[in-house]
Amino acid sequence: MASPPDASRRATISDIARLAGVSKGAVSYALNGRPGVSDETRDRILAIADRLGWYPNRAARALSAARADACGLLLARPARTLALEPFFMEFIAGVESELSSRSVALTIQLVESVEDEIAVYRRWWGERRVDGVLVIDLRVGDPRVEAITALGLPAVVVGGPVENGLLPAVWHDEPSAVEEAVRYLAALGHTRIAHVAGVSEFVHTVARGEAFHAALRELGITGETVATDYTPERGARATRKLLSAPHAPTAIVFDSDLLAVTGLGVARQMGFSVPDDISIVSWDDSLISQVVHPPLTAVTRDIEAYGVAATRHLLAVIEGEAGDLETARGELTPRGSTGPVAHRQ
Amino acid sequence: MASPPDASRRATISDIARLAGVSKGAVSYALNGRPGVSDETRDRILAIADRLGWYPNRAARALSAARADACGLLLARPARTLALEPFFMEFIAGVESELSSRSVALTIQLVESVEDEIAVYRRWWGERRVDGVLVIDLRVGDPRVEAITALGLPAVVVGGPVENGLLPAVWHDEPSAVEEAVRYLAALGHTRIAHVAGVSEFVHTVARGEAFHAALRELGITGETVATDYTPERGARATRKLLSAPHAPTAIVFDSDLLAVTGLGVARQMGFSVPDDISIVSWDDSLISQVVHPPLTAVTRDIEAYGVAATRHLLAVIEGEAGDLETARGELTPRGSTGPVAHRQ
DNA sequence: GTAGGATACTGAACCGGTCAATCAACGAGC
DNA sequence: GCTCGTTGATTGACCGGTTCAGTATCCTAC
Repeated sequence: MASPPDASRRATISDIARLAGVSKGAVSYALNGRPGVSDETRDRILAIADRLGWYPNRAARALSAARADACGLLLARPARTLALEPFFMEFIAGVESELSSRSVALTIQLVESVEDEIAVYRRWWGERRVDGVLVIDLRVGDPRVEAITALGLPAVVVGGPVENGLLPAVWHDEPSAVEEAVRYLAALGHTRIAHVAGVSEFVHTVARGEAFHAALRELGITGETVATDYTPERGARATRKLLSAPHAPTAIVFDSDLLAVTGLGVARQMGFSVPDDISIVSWDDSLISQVVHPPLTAVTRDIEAYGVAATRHLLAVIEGEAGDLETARGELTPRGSTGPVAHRQ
Repeated sequence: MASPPDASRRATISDIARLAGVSKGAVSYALNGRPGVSDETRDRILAIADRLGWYPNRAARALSAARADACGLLLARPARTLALEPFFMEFIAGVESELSSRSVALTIQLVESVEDEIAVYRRWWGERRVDGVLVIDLRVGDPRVEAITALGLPAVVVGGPVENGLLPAVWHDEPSAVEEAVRYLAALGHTRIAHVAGVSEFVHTVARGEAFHAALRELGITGETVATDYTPERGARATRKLLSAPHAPTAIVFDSDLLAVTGLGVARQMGFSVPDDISIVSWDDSLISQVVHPPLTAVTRDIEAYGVAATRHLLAVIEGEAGDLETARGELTPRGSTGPVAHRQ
């Protein structure tokens, strides 16, 4: 068992070398499990290192290995939205579990805009603070892609293949899940279905929107997409507007669970009964969708696993690999917020 | 404007020195704004550094300065709970904004247990990966306090002064906010108030519980506290049990907004009307409490500012300061989930 | 008995900064 | 003309690891 290391001066390999009566180099070989030392010497060195409570100085190792042993994640959404979208924390949990098992650190920063984000990438890479980054919320014609490519910073884009294929990406099949949701609603008799979407600049928003309308066309159903900025305010307004229209939809698909819960609140406030008057489907499925009443029908996807997959891919990219990766698609989990369309409508 | 740096080989001060025709030392002085170089030379060096897109290698700087320029935050709750408690992301947002303005990085890791957490502290400090840490969810007789003290790792405990004063702490006055909530409910005529609490090992849970019962005693009201582990499952069970009792409470105070929203769902499912049959108060106030229907009466506190204060204090502690810091207390924000007690009760 | 090869280990350079010590050049003061 | 102090710059050690070239030692094979 390691004794508590001296707080004022932590042990270095030189200390170990002196105590073991060998050179720094030998200690380095021993501690890294590399050939070049006898078993007896190795054991002696390891015992001393353990006794001193030695840990490799990360800065020193990074300096000679030219490796930061850290990955970065920048979040360019307003703090309040971030806090409310369970997606991010679940995703981070996945990222983290994969990184920490390889003892790579995760460095996180919140930024205001895409421009700031690019500036931070530039700084991080210049400072060798990270070995690679995960890029989320890909936008149409995203300037980050070109900037990151120019820097030569290893990166994996989360959420949709990159248009020009400049950066490797990880995504999952959103269209088929959207289609599943729409087909389910159609089977319940709904013929007027609306879609309250997220930020329209995001690639995954566009993909879902297109898939939504493609599914509608195929089924001969009408419907519209309303864009929001993911905030509850805009989500509430969109829902209110939809439900106030002359031919109000009988079902609404929301792009996030926060939007869906907000929509549920608005519907209730307006006197609509869920699911009798209006059916609600949430895209993301977190516990929030399950604790409200009625619990929300949702497209369930394993976000943590998504984070794990993205991270694993990033580590491979840092090692020099390339290419895209598609993960498992989401699946519809029917719950109490969807039901057959009411006859009186 | 800096041109894109060469991806394969990033500039170092040696490169700059060569181009400027001066020594490494002179470049270092110039780039750090220290005396020892003439203004002309300084300008020339800065121009070259800018042209090369130079950033200081963090590892090199950390190695000689014995400073990591990073702070750490460990989260020892299950990923699913973390994702759902807006508290964490808001707190992180505050931490982050304070750190990034001083260009200090935030390193985050998720751990399974307090033992793992201590092990990571040991490793981080041994590796010089962080200059200090923020410790959250302080427990009664928390083993982390002693471990961190033994390591000599600078730390700030978030949420309550540490029993033996071993570590500096940041907290806010929870009792007075609890009292405010109870008094408000009492004024509305409630005489049976329950409290669905969080993890009973947490110091802030204990503090709230004590304040709750003190307030009840003072007002001559009866009530009980039910502990949970912050999960919706346990929260739902606690609410169900309370509402099924012969003399069910007419008001419930929940320790987190997730618990409160869950409780709202349970009440509704059981046919209780909110606030006519049962009033609900949420401790934390995030957008979740506002988007459900009815919106929840909540104790509002600026969590982001809390994160900012904690971080500022941590940076001071790293610089050698000590002492505790109390921040602003929360305030009750009445909304639709609380009302006068029904006469039929 | 010796050449050849593996094994165990040393010494020193190197990664990219910081910083104390040193030094040259120059102007001021006497 | 000489000393002294200041300014501007250099030199080299150092932080704590990694890694490579080189060396001493021992074992094996012929």
